[in-house]
Amino acid sequence: MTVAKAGTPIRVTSVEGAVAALRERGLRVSAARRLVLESLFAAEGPVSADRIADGLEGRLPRSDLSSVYRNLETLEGAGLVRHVHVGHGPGLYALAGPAQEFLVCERCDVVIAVDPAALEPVRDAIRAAFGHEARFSHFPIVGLCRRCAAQTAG
Amino acid sequence: MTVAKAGTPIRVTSVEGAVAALRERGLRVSAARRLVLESLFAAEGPVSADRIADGLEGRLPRSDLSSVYRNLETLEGAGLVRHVHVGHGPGLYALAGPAQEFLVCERCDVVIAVDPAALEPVRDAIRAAFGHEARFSHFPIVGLCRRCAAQTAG
DNA sequence: TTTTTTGCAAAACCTTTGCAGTTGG
DNA sequence: CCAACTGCAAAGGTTTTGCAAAAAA
Repeated sequence: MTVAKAGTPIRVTSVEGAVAALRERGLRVSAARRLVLESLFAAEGPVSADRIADGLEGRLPRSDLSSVYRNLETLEGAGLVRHVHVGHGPGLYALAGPAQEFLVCERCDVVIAVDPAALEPVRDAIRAAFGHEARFSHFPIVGLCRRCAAQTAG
Repeated sequence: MTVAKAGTPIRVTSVEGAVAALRERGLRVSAARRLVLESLFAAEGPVSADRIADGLEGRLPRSDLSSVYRNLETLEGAGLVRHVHVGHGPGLYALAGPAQEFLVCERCDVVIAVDPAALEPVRDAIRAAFGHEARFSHFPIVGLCRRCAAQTAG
């Protein structure tokens, strides 16, 4: 599958906390790197590299797209960031944390982050039927969200 | 999510059957289109457009990549073909049929097609926990297959 | 100073599109 | 005959890479 290997997830609750974690690992804290972290904290949910480079539509300073990608990769390696693939669009990045598994609605595009523990029964059902150990952190569960499913039914 | 809308899935069991289905819909049967169908029947599992254009590494005549994409789109619209996204690679195409949901191993890349009925308990668990109506036909369940999970454990 | 990181430009990769010519029905 | 389809070439969107200049430690 060739998915970039992410470090063991680290939960940070502020930009300064993330910065400390970076320094602990011997990684430097440049303006561009700090900006990526600020964007991830400022964003409401998973965001694309492009939107980060845009400074979240100008709310933050813009930065170079290739540096954003490189920093996201570094941060992911450090365990501070994860990315998910949603539909046919670009990958979306978010801070690693407790809510690191995702449901996506293919109708309205909503991305619902859920506690992995809540998915345990689902994993159990998959394990029982196929022996497959499912991870939903990188490729989410796609389908219709509660709202859209209700609309369809009604 | 903007996923190309596929027609109601049609199960065909031979190239000639597929050709008949195409004619029924007023679609033409060109050499290039027939070749795409032949590749899908000849392939052991889901294949990329690129591999089809290659003639499955030369086993079949090569064809133009853009025509392959256009034909796959047409065939998908006719309900004869489906595509899945596996990992970071290109989309993979397969004949529509009863086994149209997929498990993917992120370690060894194996794609396991399963009967949707077998996934019903899984869908039930998801529905119960989140109200989300999961479809695994377009984005598969990613994780470790039985073999790789066993290796990891042992 | 030394190594990491940046910004820019260019390329790579997958997919789509425009268009003039060919072909299937 | 005429609409559908082809092949080629070019572009589109996302991500990666090379490299010299800048900045962090």
